[in-house]
Amino acid sequence: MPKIGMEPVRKQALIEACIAEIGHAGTLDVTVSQIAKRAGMSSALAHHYFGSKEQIFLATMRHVMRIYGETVLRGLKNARTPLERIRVITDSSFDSNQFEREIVAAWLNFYVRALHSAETRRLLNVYARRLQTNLLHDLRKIFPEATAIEVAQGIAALIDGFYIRSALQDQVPGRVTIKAIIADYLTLWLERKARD
Amino acid sequence: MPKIGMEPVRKQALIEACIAEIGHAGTLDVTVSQIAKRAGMSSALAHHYFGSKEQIFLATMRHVMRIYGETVLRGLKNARTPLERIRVITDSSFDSNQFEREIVAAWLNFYVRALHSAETRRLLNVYARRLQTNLLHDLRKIFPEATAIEVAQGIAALIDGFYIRSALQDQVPGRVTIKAIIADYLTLWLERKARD
Amino acid sequence: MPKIGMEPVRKQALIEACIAEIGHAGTLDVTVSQIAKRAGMSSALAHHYFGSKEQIFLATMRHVMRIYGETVLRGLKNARTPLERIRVITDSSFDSNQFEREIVAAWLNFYVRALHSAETRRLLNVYARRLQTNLLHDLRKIFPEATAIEVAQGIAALIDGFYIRSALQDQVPGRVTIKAIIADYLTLWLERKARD
Amino acid sequence: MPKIGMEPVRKQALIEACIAEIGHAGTLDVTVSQIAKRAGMSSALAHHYFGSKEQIFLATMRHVMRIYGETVLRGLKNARTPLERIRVITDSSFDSNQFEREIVAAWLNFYVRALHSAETRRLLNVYARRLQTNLLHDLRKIFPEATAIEVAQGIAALIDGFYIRSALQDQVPGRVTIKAIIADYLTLWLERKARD
DNA sequence: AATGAATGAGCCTTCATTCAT
DNA sequence: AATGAATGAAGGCTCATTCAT
Repeated sequence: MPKIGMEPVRKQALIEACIAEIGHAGTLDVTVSQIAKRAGMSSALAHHYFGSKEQIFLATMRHVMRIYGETVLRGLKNARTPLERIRVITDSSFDSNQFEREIVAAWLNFYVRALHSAETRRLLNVYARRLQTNLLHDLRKIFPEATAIEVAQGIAALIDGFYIRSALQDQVPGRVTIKAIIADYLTLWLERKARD
Repeated sequence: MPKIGMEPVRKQALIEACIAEIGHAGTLDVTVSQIAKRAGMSSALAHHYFGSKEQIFLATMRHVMRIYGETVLRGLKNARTPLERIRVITDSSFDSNQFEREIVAAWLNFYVRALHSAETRRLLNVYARRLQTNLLHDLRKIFPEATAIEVAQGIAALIDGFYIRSALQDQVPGRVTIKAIIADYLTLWLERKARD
Repeated sequence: MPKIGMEPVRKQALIEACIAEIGHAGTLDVTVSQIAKRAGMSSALAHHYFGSKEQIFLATMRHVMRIYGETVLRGLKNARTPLERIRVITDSSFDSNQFEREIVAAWLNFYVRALHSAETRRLLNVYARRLQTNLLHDLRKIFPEATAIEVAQGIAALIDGFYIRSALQDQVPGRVTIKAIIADYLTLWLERKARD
Repeated sequence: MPKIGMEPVRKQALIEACIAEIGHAGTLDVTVSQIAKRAGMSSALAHHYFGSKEQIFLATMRHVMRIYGETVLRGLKNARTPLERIRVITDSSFDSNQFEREIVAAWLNFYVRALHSAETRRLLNVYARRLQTNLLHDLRKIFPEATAIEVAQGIAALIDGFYIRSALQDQVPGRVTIKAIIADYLTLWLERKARD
């Protein structure tokens, strides 16, 4: 059999190897050779398929974001009420598959990379805006516009904040507690609303 | 002019140049030569005083953390009640001097660096624990222990979350609004407490 | 021209260039760049094949020792009696190919390098022990054990002594005379034995 | 008291520190700073007194040679017969003070340095010629000219050979045995002479 | 007499990228 | 499709040496 249509296979292998290497090193300071080696090919081939290291990173980032997106979508399948949908969104970031050491390292590094890579920044904002849109969509059904916006911002900040703290610091609560604290945030707003 | 006692002067200059370069590049991928040049000296002298690039980074990080610490302390001077003190702590991270592009870049990069640098991680945790301790100290005067802990965690996450989002994403509220949202978080808890 | 299987070619070229450079400089203070340049390649390629300067030196030393070993073996082919064999061994160090300026410089420098490089020392001792074993093997057929050992030690010292003196000092006899003096040393012992 | 006439004191301290550092490192790859530090002064002062690293090495070498020369002279004081004198000369190289690790390292390194340093070579030859002259002077009283020359060469080679082997190789006899082997060499010649 | 300050030059090593096969 | 071969460019670090005080 001719070795045809290898491109998607090779690319996928490189992306996964890239995540693995970033997770292993904790940095984006990984060499193309390391990535290619882990993916079982020469670095020359990696360049052949991706053109440059930059492109490997970008593809990897898109991959990481897609996985996250799919996690959210899967959860939303079973959510009926706005509250349930919000809960799914907030919980997704703390699902086990998003909490693997490698994925966490990838996320954090890509976050910071956005500081100097315009394209990375653009990708990041696509994801951020979608998260925000989703949240707002449901919050608007519960709260007045201004409140909905504030809560959406608060929730997004809590998610990012806990995510980064979990990765880097001691004395941070576990996934279950984190989810509870974020859920509580929403509850507090609901309580205020009920009181008014 | 006598050229004596230059060590502290040079070190300070290097630290500031390091912050500037990180801010400029948006990465820790800055060369010792760049830093030294900006500080007005040869890279050899930089090594003479700090021994290695790693040490320059570490000293810079300590400097950034000290500045933050001083900002908090300065604010606490005029705070009387626990609530005022908490407000000072939460606001400090969003003071103008902590929001300069360069300082933000430094913070974010050092955060991620903690993923693979044990010493960076240690330093970061010292700062994180101090923040937590301060918050808890005051929250305990207002809330029962369990609640105090949850609120402290929530506030810390909000701070980190907003900080990182401000740096990297569009559509994030300004400093004033952020402070308000965080303040609101505390208010929500106070309201619940008043209701019980 | 296919450019495949270059590794052994390149390595060999580097080893020879290394010998040449050491001979030219008279020191091990030669740069990888110099060696690589003389071998007709970039220093990066030299590192690609050898990994480090240390490894280039070690490979070069093994090469020099192998050449010496082959010189001895070639000579032993035609030696029948123990005396002939001993003569071959003592003469080999003063064969023309071991007396080229470059080879001499390499030997001397590697000798001294053994003072602080454990691996160099190990290699050197492998060679020294083999020489000693060979000598003893034949001397035992002529002399009683104790005498054989003393003569072997004496011969080895004479070889090293004359070799180093030839390289560094004026007023040292030529190769032919040196061989004669060493041969005489053995003759003196034979005479004493005959007299007893 | 004014700090006057420090020059000889400082120079002496540097020379001894140089020997110590060479012994410690096993190489001439020692820095001026290391030497100066061990001598209790700044590297700038070392340059002030010696002008260059090269000069420090040269002075150190002269010092090492002077020590050796004094050892020989001291021994010759009590030697009456030519044979006794020869014995003193051959033994001196294996006296305990010439066998300290540091002194050995210095000798070997300076030997090799002669390969590319003309001045080092010159110094070395002064010492070698003096040794040869002394030996010959006494050997001529015992042997005919041609024999005297051969024996002198042989003895000199044995001395150098054993000295270098002792420093670098395992399985080399101790000082006492070495002296005996060299003495034996002379005895063998005396026996042949007696037989003729 | 003595030294901290300062640097230019250089070395080993790494790496993304290209090319010929 | 795939890779070994190859390199230019750069970076961290060292060090002998000089200079001002």
